[in-house]
Amino acid sequence: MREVAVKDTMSGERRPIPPEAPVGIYACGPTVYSRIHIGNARPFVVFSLFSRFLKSEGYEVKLVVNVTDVNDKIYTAAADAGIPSAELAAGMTEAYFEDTDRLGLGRPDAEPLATATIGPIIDLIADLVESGHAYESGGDVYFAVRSFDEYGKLSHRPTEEMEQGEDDSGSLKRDPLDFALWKAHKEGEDTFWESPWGPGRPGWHIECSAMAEQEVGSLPLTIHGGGSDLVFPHHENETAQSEAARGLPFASIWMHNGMIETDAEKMSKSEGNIFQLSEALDRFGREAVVSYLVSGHYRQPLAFSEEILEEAAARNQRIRNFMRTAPEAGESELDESSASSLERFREALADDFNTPKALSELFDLIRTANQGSAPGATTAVARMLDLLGLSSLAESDESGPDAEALELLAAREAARADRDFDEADRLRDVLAGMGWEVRDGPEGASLVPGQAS
RNA sequence: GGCGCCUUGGCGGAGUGGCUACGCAGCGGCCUGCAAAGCCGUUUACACCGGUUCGAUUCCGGUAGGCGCCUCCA
Repeated sequence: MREVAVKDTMSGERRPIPPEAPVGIYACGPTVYSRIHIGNARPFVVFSLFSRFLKSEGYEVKLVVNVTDVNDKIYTAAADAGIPSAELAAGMTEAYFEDTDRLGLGRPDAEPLATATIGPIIDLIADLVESGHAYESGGDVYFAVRSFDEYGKLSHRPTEEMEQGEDDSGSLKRDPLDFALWKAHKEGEDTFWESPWGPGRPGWHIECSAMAEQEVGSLPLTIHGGGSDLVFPHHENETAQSEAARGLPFASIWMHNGMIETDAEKMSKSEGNIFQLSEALDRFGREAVVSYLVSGHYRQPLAFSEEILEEAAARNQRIRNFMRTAPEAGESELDESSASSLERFREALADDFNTPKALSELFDLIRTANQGSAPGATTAVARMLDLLGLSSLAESDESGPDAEALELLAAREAARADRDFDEADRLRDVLAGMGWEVRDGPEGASLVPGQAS
C-alpha cells in the first residue's frame, strides 16, 4: 500500500488519504430528469476508477454515488411528457443505470436514491430546526446560513455578496442567503411526503447530506466529490447543514472534476451542446469513451469532439495491436523494465490520480517492448489496462477467423510462395472484404479483425 | 462587479528551475514482393512584457485573451 494523495478543493492542498481507516467516498451523481451526457459520465468514471485504484493498493473503500430523483426539473419534465413525476424519475434512473453499465466499470458500492431516504432527510432537518440552524416558514423549512459562521469556506466566497437564487418564491426566507431544506407541497407536484411541517419534499442539498451519512456511516467522509460546478452552492450548503447538525467536519477531502467542453464551452443541458453518453457508446464503443475520459487529468477541463473520440479509438488500437502481437507472459514474469514502468504508472495514479501521466507510462512501455527490450511487458500492460477499466483491450478477439478465411489465407500464402503477387493481393482484398486484415510477420501471416473504417 | 481557473508544437494533453512527456495526424526513412503492424527520424512547443536566477515553459509582477461559479448544472 503506497501513500495516495489528492488535491483538496477546500484547502487547495495535496492531502494524503489515511491508509489505516476505511475510505468513504461520496460522489454526487445525476439528477435524473433526462438521459445523461458525456459530462455526467466523467465523475462516474473518475470516481469508479479512483476507487478501483485505491482498492488495488489495499485500501478498504466504499464508494457511494447517489441518484437525486426528486427535484423541480423532474416535475417539469414529467408535466411536459404528460406522465407522473415518479414514473419519469424511475425511467430516467433506469436509463442512467443502463448507460453507466455499458461503460463496463461495474457499479459503485452503494447507489442510494433520494426518494428512498426521506426518513433520514426529515430527521436531519428536524435536528437542524431543533438546534436553531433552521426554521419553518409557511410549510417550508430553511437553513439559516448566518447561524453557521464558517459558511463559504469551501467555495471561498464572502457571504456579503451571496444570494441563494434557487428558491424563487422568495419572501418566506428570513435572509436571502438562506436556502430551502424542505419545500411545502405546491399545486401540480404529484410526488410529495408528509413531514412535521406538512406535506412537501426535500430541498436540493439536504438529500446528499442525508444519503452521505446514511451510506458512509460516520462523518467525516474521507472524500466528497463531484463536478466542479457543484462547489457552490450545492457542496457549500451540504457541508454547512451537515456540520451544523452534527458538530463534526463533513468531509476530509473535497475532490472536484473539471468540465467537459465543446468549443471551449462547458457541455451542459442549458447550453444545448450536449452529447449523450448512450450515443457515444453506440457510435464509438465503451473503450473509446473510457480511454477518452482518462486522457486528461480529472481536475482539468477536457475538450470534447467526435474527432477526439475517434482519436481515443485510434490510441486504443495501438494498445490492442501490442497486446495481440506480444508474446504471452506469465503473471510472474515482470522484467525489470516492465516492473519499473508499472511502478511509475501506479505512482502517477497515487499522485492526485494523474491518469494522463499514467497513460504515457503505458505507451512508453509499449514502445520499449516493441523494440524488444521488455519481455514481461504484456503482464505489466494488462495490469495497467485493468486499472484504467480497459482490460478488454488485452482480451483476444471474440471469434477467430472461420475456415473459409483461413483457407483464403493459406491460398494467399501459396500464391506468395509462387511469387504470384497479383493473386496474393487479390486474396488479401477478398479477406479485407470479409473483415479480416492480413498481417505478415516473421512467424508467417495472420489475420486480425479489420479496423473500423 | 466578487471568487477561482486557464493560455504548451496541426490537434488532444502531462510535466519540470537546466535532461525526449505521451497519444493522434503529417512528412522522411527502415522493414515488406507491395501493404498492414512495428521501429527510427522529423517540423527552433511552452500567449505577451518585465523581474528573480549562472540558467525559466516551470518562480514573482503586470498585459492580452479565454473559461467556470456567483441562477438549474457532473
